[in-house]
Amino acid sequence: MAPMYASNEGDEPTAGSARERVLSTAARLFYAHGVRATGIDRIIAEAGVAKMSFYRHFPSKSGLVQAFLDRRHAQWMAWFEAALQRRVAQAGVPRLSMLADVLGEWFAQADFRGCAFINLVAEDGEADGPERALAFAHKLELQAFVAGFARSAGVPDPDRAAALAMVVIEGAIVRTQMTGDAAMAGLAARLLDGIAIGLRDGRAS
Amino acid sequence: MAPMYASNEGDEPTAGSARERVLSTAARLFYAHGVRATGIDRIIAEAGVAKMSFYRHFPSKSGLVQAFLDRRHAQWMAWFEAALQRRVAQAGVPRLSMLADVLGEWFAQADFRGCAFINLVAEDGEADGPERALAFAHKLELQAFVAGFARSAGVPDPDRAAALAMVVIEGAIVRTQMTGDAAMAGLAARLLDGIAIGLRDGRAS
DNA sequence: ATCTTGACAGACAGATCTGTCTACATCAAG
DNA sequence: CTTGATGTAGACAGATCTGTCTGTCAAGAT
Repeated sequence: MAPMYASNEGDEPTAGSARERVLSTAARLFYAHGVRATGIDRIIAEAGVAKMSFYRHFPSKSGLVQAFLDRRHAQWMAWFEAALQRRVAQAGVPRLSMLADVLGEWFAQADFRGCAFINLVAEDGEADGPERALAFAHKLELQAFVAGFARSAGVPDPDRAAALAMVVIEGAIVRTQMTGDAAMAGLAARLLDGIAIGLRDGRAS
Repeated sequence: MAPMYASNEGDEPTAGSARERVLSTAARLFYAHGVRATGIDRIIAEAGVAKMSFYRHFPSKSGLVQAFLDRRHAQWMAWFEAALQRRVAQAGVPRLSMLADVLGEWFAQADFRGCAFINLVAEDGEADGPERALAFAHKLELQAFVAGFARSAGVPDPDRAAALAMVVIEGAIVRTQMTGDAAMAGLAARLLDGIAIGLRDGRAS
C-alpha cells in the first residue's frame, strides 16, 4: 500500500489511504466541535494530508460532510442494533427499556457529545441542503427500527410505541448532552417501560 | 412565544434605540440561523445601525450572544409560565400534561426552530465559555419550575417527576425540530400523564 | 527507462468575519 | 455656544476559510 511519509505530529501512526485518514479525522473533529467550527485546514493538518489530496477525493467540504454523515449513520446503526441484540440474547426476551440500556453505554463514552445528526440540524441554520436530508433520513430509519423492535417485544401498536419511544430517546440524548448526568438512561428506561405498560393497558390511543 | 418577537417583524430600523434594534435583530437571526452562521455585518445591516454603534453597546459578538441568551431566557420563561397558568386557570386543576399543551403552542409557531439553548450547545463545539453556562442555567431553572408545577399538581416525588418530565420535554422539542411534525406535543402529553400515573402507582422508585 | 498515478508541500486568490478607526451629523444641557 | 453623548457611513487591518494552482517526490506499470 501507499507508504506514509509525513508523521502526524505525535498522533497515532497515519493509517490507511489519504481518503480514509481525511474521513476518520473529519469524523472525529466534526463530531467533537461541530461542522461549521471545523475548517478544512485543520482536518488536512491533523490527517497529515495535502490539500490537493483532499480535493481529489472529495468535491467540497459539503461533500465531506455528507460522507461523514453517511458513514456515521451506517456505523452507529450497526453498533446500536448489535448492542441491542446482545442484550436481548442475554435476557432471553426483548423489552422496550433495553433501548435505554444500550443508549446508556453510548452516553458513558468519554467523547459523547450528543447525536451528530441533531447537532447538525441545530447548527445548520435553515439551508435545506443534502446534509439536513441525511439527518432526517437517519431519524426515520431509527424510528423504523424501534418500531420493529417494539413489535418483537410484543408491544401493542408498535408504530405508536416507536413514535413515543423516539421522544424519550431524543430526550435522553439531549438531556445527557446538556447536563452531563449519566443517569438519563435510567430515566429513559423507566419511561420506555411506562410506554409498554400504558399501551398494554389500552391507556393510549 | 408569539408576542415575544412580534416587535420588529416588518418594522423599520427606526424603532427603538440602536442597542434595542441590534438586540432584537440579533435575537431573530441567531435563533433562525444559528449563532455562528450569523455575522455582525448582517446584524448591523438589518438593524440599520452603524458598526461603531454596535461596539459602543456590546463589548464583542460573544457579549451580544450572552445578552441574547439572557433576554431569551427571561422572555421564554415568562411566556411559558404565563401560558401554563392560563391553562391551569381554565381547567381549574393543574395536570402534568399541561406542560405539553403549552409546548404545543410553541411548536405551532411558524418560525419554531427548536430550543435556542440546545441549539447553542449543539453548535458550540466544546469551548466552555459563558454562553454554554447560560444554556445550562436555563435548563436548570426550567427543571426547578417543572418540579414546582409537579408539586402543585399533587404528583408524588415531584423532583423525580421533573427529571422524567425534562426528558420528555427536550425530546418533544427536538422531535418537532427534526420532523416538523406538529403531533409531538400530543405524544409528550401522553408520556407526562404516564409519569404521573406511574409515580402515583408507586411503579417508579 | 519512461510514464502514470497518487501523494505531499505550500503559495495564492477571493471571500468573509471580527474589531478598530476616522469623519461627519444631530441634539440636549450647561 | 460649546461640549458631550449618540448616531451613521464606510474604510481598514488581521485573521480565517474555501478552493485552486504549481512543483516535487516515490513507486508501480509499461
